[in-house]
Amino acid sequence: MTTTAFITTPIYYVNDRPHIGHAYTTTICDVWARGSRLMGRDVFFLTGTDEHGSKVEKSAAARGVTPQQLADENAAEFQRVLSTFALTNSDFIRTTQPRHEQQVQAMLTRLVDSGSVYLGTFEGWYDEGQEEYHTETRARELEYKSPISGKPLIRATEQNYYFKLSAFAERLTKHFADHPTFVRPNERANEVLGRLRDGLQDVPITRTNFTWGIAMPGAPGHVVYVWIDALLNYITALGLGTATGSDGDRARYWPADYHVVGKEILWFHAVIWPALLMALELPLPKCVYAHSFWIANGQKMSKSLGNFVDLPTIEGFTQQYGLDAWRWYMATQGPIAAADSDFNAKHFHEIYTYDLVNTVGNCPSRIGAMIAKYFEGKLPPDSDEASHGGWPAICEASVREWEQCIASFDLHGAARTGMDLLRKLDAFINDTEPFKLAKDSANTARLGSILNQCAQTVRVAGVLLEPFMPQKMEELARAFGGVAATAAQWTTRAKYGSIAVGHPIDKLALYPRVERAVVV
RNA sequence: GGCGAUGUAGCUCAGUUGGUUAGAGCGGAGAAUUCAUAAUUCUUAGGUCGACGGUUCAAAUCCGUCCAUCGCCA
Repeated sequence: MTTTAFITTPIYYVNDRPHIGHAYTTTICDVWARGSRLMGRDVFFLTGTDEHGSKVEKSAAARGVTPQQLADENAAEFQRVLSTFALTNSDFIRTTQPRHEQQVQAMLTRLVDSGSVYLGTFEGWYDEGQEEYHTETRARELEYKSPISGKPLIRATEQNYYFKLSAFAERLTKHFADHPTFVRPNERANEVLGRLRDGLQDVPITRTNFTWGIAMPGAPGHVVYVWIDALLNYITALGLGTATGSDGDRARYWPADYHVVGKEILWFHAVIWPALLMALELPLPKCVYAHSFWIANGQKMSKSLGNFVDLPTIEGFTQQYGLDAWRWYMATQGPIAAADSDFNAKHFHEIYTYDLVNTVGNCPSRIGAMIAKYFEGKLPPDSDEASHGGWPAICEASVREWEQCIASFDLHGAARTGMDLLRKLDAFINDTEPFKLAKDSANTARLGSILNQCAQTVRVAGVLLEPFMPQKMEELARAFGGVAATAAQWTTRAKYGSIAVGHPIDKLALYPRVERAVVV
């Protein structure tokens, strides 16, 4: 495995307000970034905002502010989300930043020079609200009305710069064949392959009907289409479009390990983006991961229904259950696979109670309580020097599995690995019944061994759960071995048995039971 | 409309190349137990496997049609 790692969220459109979808994508990327860092990888985690386009221009005009003012305001809102959720992004790129604009222009010049971009004329049916054209057949099907807004399509003619997407069809198909995990999950890859078989047409990459965007170099009046502008953020953030080809030494992070996106923007990331990279002669990302959507209480979230799980709603949950509980729910119950996930308060509460209170909270609590009660809160020795009850091997296997899961972006799997370790511990305690052994002092050695093994193992489980619940697992680490250990190397941290005999063990209640508010 | 995906117990989902009485976890119900945050353990639910038709000795698992939901249609 390479030591550098690069993961990206899409850049979020400033015309939207942040909601659960944005929080979800960013949170799962954060879990991966934290997990990868834990393993010792040099991680760059990128997110940011997409700020150009006619929608922003129009919204700003409607509110009587400049597009830049609108962008500044909403970009600040998205940045607030990052701090609210303790997300550990390495950079926050905005497409209106000079560093981005300059590189986009430089790269477009390269594309023109290489012959991948040409000037052509286009006439078609334009949907103003969606900023997109429809083919003649499609327009007829739609009865010449926007499928989204219902407003009439406009007959428009534009002289545009085109990207020769068609020229890359073969190479793309071959890339998909050679890299079966290039698009994940697999269902989504099939979707893209199906469309690839239908053939590719060149795509316009500039517009002339608005001005809020990056100027096409050497072509007055032409503005770079917002999608092209946005996709390039993944490499402008690293400085790949600068004269030196890197911003500091950030070039080492390319190609990306994961572009994590919502399924609605897969085509751009799985086809247009790789083709652009091919044209720029840059390596392709290793994986485009398209997750699905959250729905709310069984219903699709939409502006018309006004049922977005928005920031205030999310903050209600984090206040009641804590930030780590929110992260846990996002990472373990979210729509990371091909199906959508339903967000509802009852389910959230059940997951909180079962996973966090009854397992993550309770398991360390009972271990700490027994060490306090039977050994004055000091870790007793393990007389089973040979096998330590088999726990070192179990921990080792869990750690290896966890590493695999993180590397392959199987966050559900990684979470399960840590949780299973705790469940095994609970079962071990139930089987060996240390609380009964404690009734006869003749059993002290055996009792101490069991509790030592429990404490050592619970510490390892805590490390595995750390990317999901960083705050609570720091408390756990402090109670079981000392917080200083959190600075150690991965191999040290993940290794069984690092708590010294006699070290104080604190009893703690990580997740308080929460009475469920009366919510539907 | 086209392409693709999904539809299994209240909820979330497993179900290999078709084969005994269709499974797990959660929730619900009952019992046991106490080291622990009313925790934990055991037992339990009887779901036309979206609908209809077909292939087969045999289909949730193959084929066809339809319905619902979701994504994409650059």
